[in-house]
Amino acid sequence: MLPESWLEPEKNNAPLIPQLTLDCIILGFHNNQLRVLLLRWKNTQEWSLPGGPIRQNESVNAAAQRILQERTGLDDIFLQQFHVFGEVERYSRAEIQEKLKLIFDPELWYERAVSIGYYALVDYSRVNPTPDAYTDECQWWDIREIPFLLFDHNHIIQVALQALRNQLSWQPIGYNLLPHEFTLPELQKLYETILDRKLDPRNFQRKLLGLGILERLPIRRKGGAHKSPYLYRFDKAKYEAGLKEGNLFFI
Amino acid sequence: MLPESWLEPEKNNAPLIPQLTLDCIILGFHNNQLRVLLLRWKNTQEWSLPGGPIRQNESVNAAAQRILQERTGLDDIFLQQFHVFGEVERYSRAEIQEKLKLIFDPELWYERAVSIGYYALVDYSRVNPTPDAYTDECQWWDIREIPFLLFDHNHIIQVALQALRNQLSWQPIGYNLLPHEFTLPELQKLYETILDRKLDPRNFQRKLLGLGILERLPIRRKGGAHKSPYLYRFDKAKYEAGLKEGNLFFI
DNA sequence: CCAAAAGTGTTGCCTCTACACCCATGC
DNA sequence: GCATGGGTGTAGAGGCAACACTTTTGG
Repeated sequence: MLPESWLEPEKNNAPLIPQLTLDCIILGFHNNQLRVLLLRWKNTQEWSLPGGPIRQNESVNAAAQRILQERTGLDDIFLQQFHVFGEVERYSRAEIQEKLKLIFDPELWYERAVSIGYYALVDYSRVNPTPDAYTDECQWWDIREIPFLLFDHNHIIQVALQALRNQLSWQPIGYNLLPHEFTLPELQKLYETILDRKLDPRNFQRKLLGLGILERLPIRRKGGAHKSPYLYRFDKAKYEAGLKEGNLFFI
Repeated sequence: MLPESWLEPEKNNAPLIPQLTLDCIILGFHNNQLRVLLLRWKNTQEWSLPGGPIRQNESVNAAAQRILQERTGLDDIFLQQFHVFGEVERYSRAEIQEKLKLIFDPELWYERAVSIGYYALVDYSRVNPTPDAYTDECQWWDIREIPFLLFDHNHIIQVALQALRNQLSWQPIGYNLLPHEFTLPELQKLYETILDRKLDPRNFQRKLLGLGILERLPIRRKGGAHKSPYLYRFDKAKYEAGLKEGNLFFI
């Protein structure tokens, strides 16, 4: 039975804040799919989000960065607090209780916890998915094919996606989800996936280029069996300046 | 020295979640001023936001409603989670430490806490400001004249106001901040105060009435020394339908 | 009668959307 | 050479901001 060791995690004796955890929705984009990183608990077929408790000597944001670093190998990731899940009985549905009993010792664990939800946007190609001490497997799942998860994690993912769609109006999130160099059709497909609707390519290009934060590179991407698209990258300085002034609307 | 009693609040023995608190920015609108409710600690001149710990048997949202009810006498208030303040050293600035030493016994209290920030929008005229067991006074302050507060509460207020301005684009917040019946000039002044800029009265009326959620009453407000304005009220059904469909933009 | 606030329409600009054809590439 | 996806311009509609005068009221 696992979570007792959360009380003293290996390799770090810093005590933990009790009854407070965080959950991370780590999102990547690959093959025109929005994907989320999930963990499979040891010796079970049960999946859940990465997450865990917060140490007394780290900020909540730092705890989220740490969990992300441990599961993906990446530092300095885009992270966004989006909601606090503070219901008293977050996992009281009978079918969840059944599953939890198989994994956890209720004595040790059935204490209420408040969880802070973060979503992270990462470059899929740079992630090295790594399970933790309690899980056998760490894997990407297409956001449309997520299985029934432990705890209230299916709900948490839905709330995160809604927050992400909202954020898309204020901030070009492709910056975080795509590799440094990408094509406009790739960026458009990312937007279409998140918003779950088709966009007109002419209008899309006009709008995105109009933000003035993309730089067209003097090369094209070869290798597709078709006309080769231009490569672009974000102009970091202009992107950040635009963010500060709140000029990067989309809708 | 006070906060030891937070460990067992009077009139309720439900145990508390340790190291987790919430802070409420309670906002009202009066005399063309946006005002926030602050508390003055017993036998001091030090002010802070209402807030406190969460009980084991209540949800975080319910705790916020409870705190609000206790300070204002109002039930069923518009409340919005807006940020989690999770730094390790939230009150480490020297000038704050000095003040805190005068009020609290450091032995009992200098434990780290994570705080969940809520803002509440209330009808000023219905509020009955009530101090709690640790404070002498509960009073409205003009948002532009807030004194130096305990803890990191000045910072929390700034973050709340920014979140409120964002929310204004998506949701007509006058619904919560004004009495049931109000005039369009009053509503406009509320918007001008929150956004901190002048708006054109013709454009403002067109836009707000265009949302289709206001109902003009067959009476005017008498008593001003000038032309009497029409009274309006929100059409609750249309307001809520519009919210669901996300049609109530402002910007 | 005067001062102060409330109420109201129009115009130009700019932004958004809708829409279709040619081009480049690898096979 | 052909199938596939990439790249591009224009026209119409709708929304937004700028703008000033008349009406009402109490004093």
